[in-house]
Amino acid sequence: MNTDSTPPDNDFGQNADESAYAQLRSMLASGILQPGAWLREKTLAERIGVSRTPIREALNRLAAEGLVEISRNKGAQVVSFTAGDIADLYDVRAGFEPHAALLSVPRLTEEDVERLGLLAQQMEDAVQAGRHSELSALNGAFHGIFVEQCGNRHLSIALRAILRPTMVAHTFMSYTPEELKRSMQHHAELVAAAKARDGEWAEAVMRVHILAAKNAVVTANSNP
Amino acid sequence: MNTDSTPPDNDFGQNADESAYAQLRSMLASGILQPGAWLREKTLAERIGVSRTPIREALNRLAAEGLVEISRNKGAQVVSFTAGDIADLYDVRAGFEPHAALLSVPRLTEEDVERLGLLAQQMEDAVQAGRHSELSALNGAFHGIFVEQCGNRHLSIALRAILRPTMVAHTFMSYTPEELKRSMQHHAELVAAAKARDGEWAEAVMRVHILAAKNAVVTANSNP
DNA sequence: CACCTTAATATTGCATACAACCACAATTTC
DNA sequence: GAAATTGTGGTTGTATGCAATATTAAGGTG
Repeated sequence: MNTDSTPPDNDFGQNADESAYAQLRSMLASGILQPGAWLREKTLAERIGVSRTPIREALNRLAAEGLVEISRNKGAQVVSFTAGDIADLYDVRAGFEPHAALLSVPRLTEEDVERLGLLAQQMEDAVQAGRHSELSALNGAFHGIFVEQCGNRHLSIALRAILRPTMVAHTFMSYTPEELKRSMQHHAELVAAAKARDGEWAEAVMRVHILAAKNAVVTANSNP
Repeated sequence: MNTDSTPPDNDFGQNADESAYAQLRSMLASGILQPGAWLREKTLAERIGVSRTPIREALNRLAAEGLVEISRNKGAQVVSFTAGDIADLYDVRAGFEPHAALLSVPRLTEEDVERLGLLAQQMEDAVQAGRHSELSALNGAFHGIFVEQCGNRHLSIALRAILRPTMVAHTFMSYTPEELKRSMQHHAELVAAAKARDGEWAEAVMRVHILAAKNAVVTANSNP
């Protein structure tokens, strides 16, 4: 029943539900859907090639995750953060993400470390090639590894909630070349700390990384 | 279309959607739905007096909030935490929640403080009357005030995610009378600190409160 | 008797139809 | 001419039907 207009655009998942969620999320991360933009159920359904039902489920999920906002009978729109919101975001991350790094690094598997290295490299490549819109998703995956492996289920949940908004804030867009370079160096150093299985080192680097990021974003937004 | 079997059981919200969510959540908080229990869409739909659609939306929302777990093609069940999970939960709360108290207390309105006092009183009354099943919801509302008013949107979101599981863990059930009394005293002292608009005091009491709660829950689960 | 196969049943996944609602514009009324 | 009102197009909210999948039970086979 969905084989008419387009061959199901491209399949992120096998189920309509997962597919809708994955594609919407990817659109949010890449910036195709700008903050404040309306997300019309019918439009999205046609674009993704499923009915409105899985779209609604995906939107609800994204709303629960804080990536979109739903107004009753009006629809969903991409969240848009104020500069203050984003500063707050980094405050919370500075408080808790280093701790997650401390906990997770000794627990990382070989594959985790390998994946961290790969992601860091991919971000580096994206910067070189000027494909900055890819950075949000890659960075989310990178930090996600520390968050997921910290061994405290609830800390993971809380940090996941904190990390997700960065995906739609497109913070990298406002970095200067120098700040970008510094951020990439931090990633490389986090990989090194992970390779060395040195949790304290990772914790320290993570704190530096986040405070530097906060500065980059705050200064960019305060003097336009 | 729902006026046949029962006069809509009792209306928590005006919309089917909100109503389903509110009622399910209330059932979870009160313990009517035990951890591990299956949540059948059809059964719930009939019980609440709406169709399966709003039930599904509510279940998805609850799943995103971590109160139920959905297995594809199998259905949803109430989350059940291990003793270790619950200990982890209190570790995270001990880290985050005192800070939220510090931030929120100076920002509380008169009504907020009044409401805190009322909730503390209601919990006291519930303890006296032995209606322990009501405590989870009341306690969630009490702590929720500090969380919501902390002024940092993202800290609120993260703490909301942390606070919710306590609602289904029914931790008060395992408190000794002495521990219950102590917990109630902490609540009263939090109200006092809020009245005095002393954030640091509230922060300190909150830390005490959570660490004591952790001890109560951990010792109860470790020697059965 | 144990084990595999197969049929029946229950439950979820998804699509679709219709109703309720909102926003905005054209029209009427003062 | 301004304000209130009604109409209309579009969007979301909810119910329902059918298809797909999992679970259970029964039956057959080694």
